Amino acid sequence: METTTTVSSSGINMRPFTASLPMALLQAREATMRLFRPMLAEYDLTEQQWRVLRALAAAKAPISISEVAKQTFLLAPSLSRMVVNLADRGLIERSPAATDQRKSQLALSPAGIDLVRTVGPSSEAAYSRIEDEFGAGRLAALLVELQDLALLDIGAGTTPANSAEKG
Amino acid sequence: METTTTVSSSGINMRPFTASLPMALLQAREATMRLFRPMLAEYDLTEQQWRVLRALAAAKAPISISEVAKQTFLLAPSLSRMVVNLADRGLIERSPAATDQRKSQLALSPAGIDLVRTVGPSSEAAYSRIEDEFGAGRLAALLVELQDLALLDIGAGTTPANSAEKG
DNA sequence: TATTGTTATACTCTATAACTATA
DNA sequence: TATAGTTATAGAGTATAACAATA
Repeated sequence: METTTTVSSSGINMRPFTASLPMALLQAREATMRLFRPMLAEYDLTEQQWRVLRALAAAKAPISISEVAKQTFLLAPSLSRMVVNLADRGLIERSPAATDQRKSQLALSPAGIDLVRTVGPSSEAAYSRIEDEFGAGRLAALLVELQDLALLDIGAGTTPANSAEKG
Repeated sequence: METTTTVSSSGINMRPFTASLPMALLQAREATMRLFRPMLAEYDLTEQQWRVLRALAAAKAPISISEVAKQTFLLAPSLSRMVVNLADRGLIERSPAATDQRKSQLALSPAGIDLVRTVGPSSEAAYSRIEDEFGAGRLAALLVELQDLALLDIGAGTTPANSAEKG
């Protein structure tokens, strides 16, 4: 298959900017986050904090900080401070792990569960809108493709492992 | 079509964390950026700076700062400082717009063109790896779906318009 | 010695508002 | 009055290293 490229005024022969995969992923994420952001702002949650709450809500049992870091793509130092913040706000609870004194186990507090339950319906409503406009089948298929792409995990030597959204 | 949900230990009935569209987009972006990041680090470029250079490389003529902001999903204050930085490094050039004294026109400098030309092949090599592993046809189809999703642009009332990647 | 998590530090980017200068 | 861009300011997150406690 031939790769489409364009030649700009600078004479650079390269994949068009808009056809760049990272750019397309960014744009798509931007478009969808526009629907979710007002909801999070209403509850004074950053996207990152929401990811932590979501990970805990999905967990079948309390999970360690490092496990949350892996699932949410957050670095340990960032997460460490978020955990303090969320615990201070009474949204999560931490307890020492029985088996390993170094580990903390994290779980949603009752207030955290309430919050996720409150935000949940708005989140699902946003999904419904996307499904209506984009097509539920297409959306489901897209999710499969995205998950497959993420699974490629083509080792890239140097792996900062993070920074999906710094700026 | 029925929506799959899971009930976690907290009893919250919600779309599984991994099946969340923003999360899937983030994971996919993370996976692909792992391939590109070492390349950018080598030239002391942040992802945002690279987006600016790419936008300028793709432009057929010098474009205004606000146009770059729109294309790169960067806010004016962030971009304003980046422009100073990139100009100081001699990678871009700014000139007053002939028609409107308020506007600056941005373009790659010869050094900037060189840089993009140098990085370009590594970038294309990364693409080739993705195409090989994921399938060129699948990748092309995925790009179309992502672009369509981004175009939905379902108005969401409050629109901070940005922050796709703060943290 | 290795691992879990915290603290320290520097930096980048987001986000809002206030400001300058053009239009 | 509105627009283009800058500056000011506050705050969140990234990233690396150094550290403490535990394994």
